[in-house]
Amino acid sequence: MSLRQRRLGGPDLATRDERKRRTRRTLLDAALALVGEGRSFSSLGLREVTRQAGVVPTSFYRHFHDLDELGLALVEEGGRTLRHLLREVRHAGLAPADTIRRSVRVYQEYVVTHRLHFRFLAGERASGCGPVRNAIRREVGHFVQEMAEDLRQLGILAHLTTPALQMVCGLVVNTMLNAAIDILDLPRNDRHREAELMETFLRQLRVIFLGALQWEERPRGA
Amino acid sequence: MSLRQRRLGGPDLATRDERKRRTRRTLLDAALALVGEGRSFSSLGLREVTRQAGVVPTSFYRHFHDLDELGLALVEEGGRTLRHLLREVRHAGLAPADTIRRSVRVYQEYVVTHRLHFRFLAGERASGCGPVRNAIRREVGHFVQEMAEDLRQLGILAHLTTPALQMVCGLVVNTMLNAAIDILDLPRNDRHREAELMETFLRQLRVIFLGALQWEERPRGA
DNA sequence: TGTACATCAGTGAACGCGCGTTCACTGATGTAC
DNA sequence: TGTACATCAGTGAACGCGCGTTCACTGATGTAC
Repeated sequence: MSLRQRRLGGPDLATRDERKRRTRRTLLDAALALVGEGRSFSSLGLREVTRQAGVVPTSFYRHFHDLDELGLALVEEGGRTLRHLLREVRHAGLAPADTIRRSVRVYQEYVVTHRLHFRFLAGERASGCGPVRNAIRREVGHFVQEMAEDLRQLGILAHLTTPALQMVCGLVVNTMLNAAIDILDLPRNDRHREAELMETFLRQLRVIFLGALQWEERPRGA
Repeated sequence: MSLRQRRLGGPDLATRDERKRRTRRTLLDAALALVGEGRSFSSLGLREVTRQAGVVPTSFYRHFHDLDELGLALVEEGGRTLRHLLREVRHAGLAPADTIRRSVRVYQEYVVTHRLHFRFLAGERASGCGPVRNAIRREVGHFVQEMAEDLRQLGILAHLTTPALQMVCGLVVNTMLNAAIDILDLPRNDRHREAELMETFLRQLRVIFLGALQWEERPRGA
């Protein structure tokens, strides 16, 4: 039986590698699902995750050495999500006017469609185990960095020095993540409260940009 | 033996109530200490806390029904810490000029001396169990509210409507808590990095205040 | 192509361990007289 | 004040349970010839 024939046979006849990859995904999704139910990742147990995934506990070890390693894989995925978000915003073809509002709309959509990843990142950022927390800090740092480069390239806040621009982007990203926490904590489908929170988020970003436009460098220590 | 005589006898001859209060405190401190070691509160166990406190596990039930209840007590304490912080800032006798820098100095001191409470609040804010997370959200909300009232009374940002002022204070408080997370995650006594982070924090607050000074209300939906 | 062997993802039994909780207890502290 | 009884914070043994991890296994998939 050729490879091609096996593949055409449908998902149950996938290669061993594909099956393995799929189980791994199931484990990752199981952890995310538990986090989505309000559990904090750092309190999850290995058996709990495998139970949710529908595999036997020992199967876990074929994919990860321990839960921390699974956590790091989730951080990596979360980072990828953030990078896609930036690309999406870039492709939105930012007009100088109403830039923020547009980006916010893209962000809102992203937070909702990638709800679990955002919840995981926002939750473990401050309370996970050391390795996971550091990995998240690193991903968020990259995100800030890339956002600063994007703004630079678009000529937005062009009067800022690079460190000042990074400082402002850090503020923006923290504000984004805080907004995500609040939004994800709403009872599902409370569109009204959600719109309210997004409006507040939008206004906060406007305050930040207004301030950044006014920013002038002061001599150190002044 | 009179009450007075017993009290004079020293701590070991304290009243039963005092002893009980003290054990309760020991349990709270034990939980905080574990959080301080990098553990997330929601992953702590009852036996772990009592072990750290140096009491037998069953003793726990004389003080709390379960760990969530202990968590809520910690939130309450954390809220009190925040309220004291505001009072301290108020008493600093804010001059209009350099207001932010002064407040930041008070805040820095507070974060360091109340390190464990801040770590607990910042950590569980996004990832704790439902009740604890909600309680923290409530305390932080009160803090924002009181800060807005203080600014109003001091005539700072007087041109803002009350909702706008609250929105700005929310931004300030989130920025405060994010700064606290970063500072508390530093290896102890890295004064250089700490000063650097505080400087960034200070600049971010300046951006926010610059923006708030420029803020004008737009008609809804514009 | 067909065959014989190797690989290895997932299984299921078993382990020792720490967990949260129950219970009856002890003995110092508190109270009533 | 002194005495006799009540209270109750903290103890220690015991429980059933789910945990993380080990191990030998199975049988479908992959590979070499």
